Amino acid sequence: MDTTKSEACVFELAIPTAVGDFRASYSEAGLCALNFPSDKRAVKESSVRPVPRLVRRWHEITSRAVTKLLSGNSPETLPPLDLSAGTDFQQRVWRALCGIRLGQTCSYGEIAEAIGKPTATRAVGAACGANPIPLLVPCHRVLAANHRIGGFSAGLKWKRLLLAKERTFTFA
DNA sequence: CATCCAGTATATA
DNA sequence: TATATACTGGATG
Repeated sequence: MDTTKSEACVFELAIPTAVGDFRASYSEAGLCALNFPSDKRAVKESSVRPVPRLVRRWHEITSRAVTKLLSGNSPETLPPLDLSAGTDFQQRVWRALCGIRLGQTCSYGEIAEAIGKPTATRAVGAACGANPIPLLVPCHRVLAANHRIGGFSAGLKWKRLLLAKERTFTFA
């Protein structure tokens, strides 16, 4: 990737929700990461630096979007997404993911076809796993071809929870 | 159901 | 360059 080690994510802010505090990271280009509550370390507010007004505005939009999604509604607006950390292939996958509307799902194979590489199904799975912004980039709406739930980096419980919220299908 | 293999992108050595 | 891994998918036993 980038050998020069970019200083992408400069601001980290919490998004309090009924299911815990999400952690959003912003670069100067927009939202560059979104983590689930139980994910690793606790939210560390980088309040050492003053948070620019623009970032706070993005955060407000992000918070609203997350809240909406958690209540089963599609957010009208999203903050600018900074996906520059990904490779071309990954960004293509993520962009395809953004096209999945709330309530519908597709398989990894279908995503692979959508980006013109029908046989790269496994690579698509890897790209989904590398998705820095779950929820907003709906990687949880991608199921395995055999109609099973597949996997999820941040924990299958989240995938199930999100799908349940979106009433995609009831999963025992 | 359990394994195995094909095929692709990425990380690490 | 070589090897292991990943949120797969299809075939086989």
